[in-house]
Amino acid sequence: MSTELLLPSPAGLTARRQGDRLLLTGEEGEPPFSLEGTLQCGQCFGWWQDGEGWWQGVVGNTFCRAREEGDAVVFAGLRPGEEGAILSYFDWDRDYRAARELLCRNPVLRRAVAFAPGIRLLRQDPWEALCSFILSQNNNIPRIQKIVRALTALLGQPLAHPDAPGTVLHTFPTAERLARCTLEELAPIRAGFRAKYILDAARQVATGRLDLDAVAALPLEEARAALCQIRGVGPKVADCALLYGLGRWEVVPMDVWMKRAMAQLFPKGFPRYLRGYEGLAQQFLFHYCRLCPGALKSRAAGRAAGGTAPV
DNA sequence: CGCCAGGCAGTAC
DNA sequence: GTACTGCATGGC
Repeated sequence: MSTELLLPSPAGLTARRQGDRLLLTGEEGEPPFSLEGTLQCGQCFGWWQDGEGWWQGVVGNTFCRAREEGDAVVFAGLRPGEEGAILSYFDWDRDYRAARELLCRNPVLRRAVAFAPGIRLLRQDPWEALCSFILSQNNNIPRIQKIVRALTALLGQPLAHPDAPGTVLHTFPTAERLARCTLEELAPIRAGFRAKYILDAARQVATGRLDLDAVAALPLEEARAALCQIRGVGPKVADCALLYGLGRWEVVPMDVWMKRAMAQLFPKGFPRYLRGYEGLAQQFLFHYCRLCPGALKSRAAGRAAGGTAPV
């Protein structure tokens, strides 16, 4: 079987194409990142595991099946040319070792990183991220996943995978497709009061009144203001869209307890050495605190999670 | 039954 | 500017 080495990769990481598989390997016999940590840390809602440990989700127009095999993250059943979008989605070009070293200067962040060192920030589609986080408001993660899945099944394009006969995933519906819907047509996804919000967002994006790519390039406060003009988008949802969909790593989406966590961590504000990594720090903290309730206050929890971080 | 869920809009002061 | 409430739905 032919092997094609794909470049560029950050130091110590390798991306290889072998037939219809994409193999990503990391340093010292470790996978380059954690699929579970990355896909289940609350930044995306469209992935889940099948009965055999394969993570299934859609990147762009590609039905992806991925799992960890030894020291590699493997994507199977790819067609020619699909690996580029996948590498971009998983933020392949970025040096996460350097990022972790920065975060680990803070003792609490060091515990959060040690708890799940393989987390990456995905480069999600701007519209998909905005729409998903509108649906997230006053909602819990399992139900957000349910609604997102129902939305894609209702309005997305069906996709098959050669290794998963009988399984159909759907692309995330475009803003144009959603904008053609009525509230009544959206009833089956059970989004409740959020349905009218995603319709407003879809109409603004579809008509060009809101250009998400242009918003991504605006100064932060202008970008926030542009997003908050959408009905149902406030500061929290806007910041989630900015961080997860528009690549703005300087943003920390603040819910009530994240405010408390940040105040406890950095009472005088974010330290200068972490500038540009605020959003990544928040993601490690969010995942850590969600799976280890009380971890921020408990030294015992810190030891249980491993007091020192591999960097 | 009540409470909560990665909030926000409307309203009152 | 802050404080309060309703909102749809489902899980516990």
